[in-house]
Amino acid sequence: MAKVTPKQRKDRAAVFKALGHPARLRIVEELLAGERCVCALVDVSTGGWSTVSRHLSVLKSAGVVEDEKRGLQVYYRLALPCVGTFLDCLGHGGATAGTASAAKACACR
Amino acid sequence: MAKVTPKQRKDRAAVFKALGHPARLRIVEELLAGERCVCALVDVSTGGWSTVSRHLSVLKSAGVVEDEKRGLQVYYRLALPCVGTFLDCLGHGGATAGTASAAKACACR
DNA sequence: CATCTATTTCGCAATATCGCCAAACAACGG
DNA sequence: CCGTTGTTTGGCGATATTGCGAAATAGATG
Repeated sequence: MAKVTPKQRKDRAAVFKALGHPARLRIVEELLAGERCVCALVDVSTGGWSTVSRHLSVLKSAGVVEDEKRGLQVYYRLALPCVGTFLDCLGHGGATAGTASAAKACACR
Repeated sequence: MAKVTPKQRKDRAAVFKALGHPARLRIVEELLAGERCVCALVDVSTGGWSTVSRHLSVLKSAGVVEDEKRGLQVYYRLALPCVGTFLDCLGHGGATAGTASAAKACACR
């Protein structure tokens, strides 16, 4: 399974890039607890509607989240459960950025 | 463990951002197989020395890799083993980007 | 059909990132 | 001490992202 095509790599990079933004990470954290309608996400986010909507569309086109229109509102949910696992792993130690030495010791190899 | 501070979030985002680039992802893939000296990484990468070096420094300050100077050359190694796991998870299906529907079914929850 | 609500899309200006070249460093051999 | 090899850093133009307010759209409602 070592073979990775440039296309695959670009797709994967898109996933990481999508997650590589505090605001989007915040959204994903919220989604970790279950689906949410856009309005709820706007509440926990710092930016305005248009900003949140754009972030969501980035996450969606990277395949990180899925949306479903229900009644008057749109609900978003996580499409990649493993993101939660990975975040958990990064959580252990809270280090990284400069200190590194962090999650190295975490259980989730 | 639901509490995440903005600082933590920024650190985590840095990790994702660092991985959110095809060239850097390529480097990490290579590192997955074991440590490598910069010269080896330049070989598998498309850009020139300075470019690769810059990518490495981004990865390092995000805490994704560690470096060690040994003799004349610098060796880099993965500091976050879970990255491998996560990449594996993304691999299943190779979808994402547009199609999404991918890794949803993968084992690594 | 007119309207209202929830959400997305459209320009825009500010900012950050990318990859390159040349120059700076660091450590070793002579 | 000088040159050489391996690697990082600084500056630069080109390109991509970010967040915003205004306008556009999609459904539900009256």
